[in-house]
Amino acid sequence: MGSRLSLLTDQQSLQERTYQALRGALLDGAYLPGERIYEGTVAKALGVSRNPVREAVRRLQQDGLLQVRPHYGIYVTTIPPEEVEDVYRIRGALEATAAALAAERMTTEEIQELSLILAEQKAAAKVAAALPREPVSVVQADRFHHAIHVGAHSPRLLVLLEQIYAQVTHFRNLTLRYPGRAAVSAAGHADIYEAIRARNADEADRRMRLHIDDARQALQHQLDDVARPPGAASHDAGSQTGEGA
Amino acid sequence: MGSRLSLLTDQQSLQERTYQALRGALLDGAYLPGERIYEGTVAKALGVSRNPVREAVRRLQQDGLLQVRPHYGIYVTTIPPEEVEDVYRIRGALEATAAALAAERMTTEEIQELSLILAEQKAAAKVAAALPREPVSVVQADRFHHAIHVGAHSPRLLVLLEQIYAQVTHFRNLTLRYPGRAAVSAAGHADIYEAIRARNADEADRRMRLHIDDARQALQHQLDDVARPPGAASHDAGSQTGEGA
DNA sequence: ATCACGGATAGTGTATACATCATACGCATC
DNA sequence: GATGCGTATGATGTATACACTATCCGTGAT
Repeated sequence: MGSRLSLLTDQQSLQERTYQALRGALLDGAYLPGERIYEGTVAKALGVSRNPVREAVRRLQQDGLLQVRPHYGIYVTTIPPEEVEDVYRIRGALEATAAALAAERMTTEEIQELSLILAEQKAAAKVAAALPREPVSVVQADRFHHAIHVGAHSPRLLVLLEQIYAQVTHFRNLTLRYPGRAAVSAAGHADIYEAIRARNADEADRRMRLHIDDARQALQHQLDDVARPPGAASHDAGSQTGEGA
Repeated sequence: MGSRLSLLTDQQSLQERTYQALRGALLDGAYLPGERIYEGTVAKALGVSRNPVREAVRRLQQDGLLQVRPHYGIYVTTIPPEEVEDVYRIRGALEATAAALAAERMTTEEIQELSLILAEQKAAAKVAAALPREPVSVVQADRFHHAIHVGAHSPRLLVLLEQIYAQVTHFRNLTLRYPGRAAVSAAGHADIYEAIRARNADEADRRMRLHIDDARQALQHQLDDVARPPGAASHDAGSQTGEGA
């Protein structure tokens, strides 16, 4: 069976490459949440000893992507549905901070670049809306957000944002498949862009916060739909009559 | 030279204990920012092999407390003054989120406990103000904040807050030595407490944000003073011009 | 004197071997 | 048949040994 792992580049320490490989695999969803990972298996798949693997695992443990039970095993972190809200509250706070800093610090060139990304996304959303299945690329949304993250000019904040993103990647792939989501997302981005362009940090903060909260709600609806598909009743929660918030 | 390190409890993996020992030493300021750390030295001081040390270091690297230059060495992270603002913006965002969640989720018992902590701090601040040197304990302020962090009932947020706290510990020890700071801090806490008690999440968020921003300003003034002392003083906090913030 | 170059050194990077521990299974017992 | 205990198993935890590489420093040429 083709291993889910592979060492990408050469010219780095095995530990670093192992870290990247494992992290990439986790972000790609190659490992399922809750799945157990064996040091030896990973080591063999990558053709290295267990030592670099262990060090990489410790880093991923600290990233919150893996959970380690001493003397027993390593497990892929799962985010229970009731913690989704928490994660998005955190994400909202960090992204809002990034937006505020971006409004203060982005260069005119960066703002220019941001407007281009926004324009592309708008065009893409328009096309997507016409299609039956909305094959929306998370990539478009990502580019916009990432441009803001970088525009904040804060290495520390960037690191934290990458960590949070790593934790929610799995969910974000769902979110943007919500019908009509692409247009809503693009509209939110336009608002944020305007605030940044106007160098209005407080407003950028506020709008980003709303934008993320919006995404959170879309996601939670999505999760509800998955948990209780149209027909079968799931285990918990006395049936709530479908009312759209 | 009595080693700056010691393995605390038994009954855990050496890696875990090494992590705790190193982290504790870093938080206590036993290692100076920018100082180099040698795996072998740490291992010898703790009486373990280099392997657990390396794994602990990888975790601390991911925590942002250590920086690793491949094939060369490990260094204690330094926070350049110009990044202090960024760190406090991040801290403010996270703490505000914690306060908002606390307002929503704290039990009545936890709120009761919070009011006790606040009362103690007020009393302590009053005493401190009367003393010539204000030996203010960061501990008092910490208890209040920590109670809110726990009251947010979000394990994930708690972890992030601990990480941020670890990064700013060194600075926070300075901040609260600022003259008249204890009283200001206590007043801010009282405001926050009221918002939480009233279950007003938005207000708790706002007030916490202001509170942290306040601390940031105090710290930056403090740093300015240190950088450019009135009459060329020594390294540690000697002369303090008594002016209330 | 300054700069370029190459070996010496010390510390990090990796592999291997062994120790330790949590779990699971089988057996005896109630 | 259900329950509790002891051993077997396999993975993790740790130590040791060796390989590699970035830096430092002495040497020589310009």
